[in-house]
Amino acid sequence: MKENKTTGEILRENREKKGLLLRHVSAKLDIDTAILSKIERNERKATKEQILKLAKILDLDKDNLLIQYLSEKILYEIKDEELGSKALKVAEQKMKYLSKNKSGN
Amino acid sequence: MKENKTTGEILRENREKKGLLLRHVSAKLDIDTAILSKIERNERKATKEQILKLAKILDLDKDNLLIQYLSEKILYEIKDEELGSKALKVAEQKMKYLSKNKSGN
DNA sequence: ATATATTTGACATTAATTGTCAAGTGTAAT
DNA sequence: ATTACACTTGACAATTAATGTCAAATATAT
Repeated sequence: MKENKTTGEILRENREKKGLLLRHVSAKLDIDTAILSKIERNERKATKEQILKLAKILDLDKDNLLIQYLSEKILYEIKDEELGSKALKVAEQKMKYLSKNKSGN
Repeated sequence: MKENKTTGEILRENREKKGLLLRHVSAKLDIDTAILSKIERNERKATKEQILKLAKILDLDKDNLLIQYLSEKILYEIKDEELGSKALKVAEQKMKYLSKNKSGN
């Protein structure tokens, strides 16, 4: 069993599980099939709106899919950076710091 | 003592410590003073190239400044997202997974 | 008041993202 | 082997976001 699926893989698997064609889903998203095809093969990134619509269309948990999607966006940001891993850790530290002092100042 | 400085704050403090004017530094970066002013006040993001040049100009540790800068880019990506914190954690998990299987497959 | 440094905002330029379209490939069924 | 259908590919167009200039507005100090 594969432990780490990409957003694209999740979308394709679930579309096929529902017996839907690219044509059907892309129509609901109001985009060309070409783009959806590319999204499913991780050749293009979806927009947040598309992810939300896809969650509905494919009956996927909205939050999970969004987290999946956002985490890929983050990784995309540092994919060519040697220091990416360290930057990620620092980002988490800052995040914690920010949520600690979350009173309006 | 402030524990969590922004990139902008670091840049301004160190420019002033060296007695340099926006004019001097922005000339070396080959941009208008207006942009550098905005970068120092976190109104604009610098480019990676600018960060590297600034590290040299201001005698700052390149890696530290870059990590600082990248971590802000990451946070910027999720700043308006409720699920941002979770996405960050997932991103780190994926990062670990990727570095585990880093042989060419 | 003058001079200098910085800031602000309107706008231009450039680069990245998102999209369309038409032709191509793969597969299955006549 | 040709038709039919789903999907893929790549060249290009449209849109949006990032980066920049410039000139005028604000400090700040002399």
